[in-house]
Amino acid sequence: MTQLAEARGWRRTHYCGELRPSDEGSAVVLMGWVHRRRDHGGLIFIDLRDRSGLVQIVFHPDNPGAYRAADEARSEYVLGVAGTVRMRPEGRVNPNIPTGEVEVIPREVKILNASRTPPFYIPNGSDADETVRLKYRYLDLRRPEMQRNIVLRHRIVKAVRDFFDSHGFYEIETPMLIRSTPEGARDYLVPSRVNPGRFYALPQSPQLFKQLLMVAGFDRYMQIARCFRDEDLRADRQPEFTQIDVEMSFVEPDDVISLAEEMLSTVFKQTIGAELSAPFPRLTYDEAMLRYGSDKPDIRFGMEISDLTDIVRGSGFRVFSSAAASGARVRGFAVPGGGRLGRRELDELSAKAVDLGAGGLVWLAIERGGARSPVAKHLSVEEVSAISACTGAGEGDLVLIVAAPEKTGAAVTGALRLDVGHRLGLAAPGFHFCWVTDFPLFEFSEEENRLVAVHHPFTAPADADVPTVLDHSARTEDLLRVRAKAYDLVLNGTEIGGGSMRNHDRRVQQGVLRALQIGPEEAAERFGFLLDALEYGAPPHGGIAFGLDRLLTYMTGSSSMRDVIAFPKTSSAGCLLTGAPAPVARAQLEELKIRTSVEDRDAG
RNA sequence: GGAGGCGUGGUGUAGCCGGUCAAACAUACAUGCCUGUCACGCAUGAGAUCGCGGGUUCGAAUCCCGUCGCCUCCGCCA
Repeated sequence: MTQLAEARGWRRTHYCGELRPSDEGSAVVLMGWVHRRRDHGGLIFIDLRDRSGLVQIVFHPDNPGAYRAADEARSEYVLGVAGTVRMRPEGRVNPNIPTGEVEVIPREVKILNASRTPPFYIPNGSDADETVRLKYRYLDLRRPEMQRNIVLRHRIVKAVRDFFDSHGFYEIETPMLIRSTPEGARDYLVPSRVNPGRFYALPQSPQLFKQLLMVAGFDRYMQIARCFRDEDLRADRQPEFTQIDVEMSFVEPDDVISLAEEMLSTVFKQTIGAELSAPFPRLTYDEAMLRYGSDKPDIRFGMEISDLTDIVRGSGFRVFSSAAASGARVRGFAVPGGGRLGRRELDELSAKAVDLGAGGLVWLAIERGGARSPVAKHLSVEEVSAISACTGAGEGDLVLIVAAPEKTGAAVTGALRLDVGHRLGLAAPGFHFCWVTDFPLFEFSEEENRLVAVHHPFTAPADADVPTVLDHSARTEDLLRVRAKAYDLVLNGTEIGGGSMRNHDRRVQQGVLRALQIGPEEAAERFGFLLDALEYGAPPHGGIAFGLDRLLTYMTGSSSMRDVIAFPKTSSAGCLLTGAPAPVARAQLEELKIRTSVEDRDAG
């Protein structure tokens, strides 16, 4: 039975991973975990690990007390080691670790705690199934790789705060127990005991509060803000996530955009040493949809989409000509070297196109003096060469073409472009940012049979479109043409930030709400406080929010967002470590005056 | 709400077109040997009724149905 020691009287002098030849001869006291133990019988090596790294401790039988402790120690035991740093003997240096030139000869060793055999071996724990890693998250987080991510997260957040602080921003906390917000994602609800039958919502973002802070005159606000959205998860989505939330008064979109570029450049440089080439390219929403078939274009590879409708308008190939005649679009792009794609891959791409709503997929393998294609005989030589010229396809390339209504066509070509890009490994390494601007303010929701906000209901329309928004008799098709002063930031094809100018004029805000068919009563009921605030000297203002977790996934090179969050949730929004969400005692529900409609068999 | 994948000693995998499979390999673990290793080495050993429930069959890890968990995708995510 292990006799556990107390660390009393011992003061740690160094972190394990910091010891260097310059420490030779120093008396040190280390505290750490047994990373690996190599027992040569008569000589035992232990790699002692703490958050800084590893150092080798050499136990010699000459020191029976220390040797006995080393003999007894096992993986993940917690040891205190008092000893002396010395240079490793000639030829025993380990160049693979930073402390490889030195080792510690212990004078005295204390076993501060024993450990059960861990469910997975920490030194190569990433091999373990993620379910096991999440259940024993505190062990998973011991792994150097995870520690690196979490520490980098700290450094990045610190760099972000420092940046904004030095630019005159105040970090101001906003409430977590708020009113349920209009529109948007589902809210997480919190019952009020004091007000039975009433509920708080957890914030989907601090949107309204940061606007109120502008009305209050703080001028520049930022917050590392936790946000909650009760929607189904994805690889890059957690039910609770963190935003770098920013709002500024008396600015235009360009001010926010250039500040964001400066912030990211600074933070990337300071934390991971990456040089970003700001300013980032900008595309309008319409350009992005046309050239990339997406509002979050992945610009790491070319293969830009071209509109071929006019080329094939008079084509003998009925699929194309009738599509053109009916107002649909014919769009395609060239796949460099795509001529080598096999029949099976082309079939998969076709299936995908159909899956996404296209009637089919036309492919042309460009060859000397023509094209190989299932529909080659329907296309004239002139058409083929015009298509090649327009898409930039040359010999050996493949052209993929989809004929479909505008929206479907963009979505399908966009998805195919990404698929092929990944298939052929075309993505350039590095961080490729771009801005997407001039989003529509509204889009039509088939489901709700009304206009909904593309960004959120407080987004300001473009100056030129303000009259349309103010016009009580504006038609839906006019409103759909209204542009927003909104912008998204995209990194390697992932949306990592977005923002807008807000409505500071109550009339404009009311016009937007009217277009969204949110009546004055409902508006007053749900966020009248904001409308009121707009009447007391609200300054022109706008801002942006960045998805910190997504940003970190890229900055750490992680394959999963869960690897940059200390305690993440699973794709069914559960916590495998704590078992949340869990049933609660009946008494708790009674206190809240809540009755559930599901069988609460687990409730106590 | 829908689709797909996965689930076998502590961990990672193999087996999975039914029976010589009371399940193999690696690693971790235990014991012993080993005084310069650093993924130490060598030897020996313990450890899984194959997620759970039901069904088909003479016989199920293997086939079928259901269910639970995890992962990915569509819908959804202003």
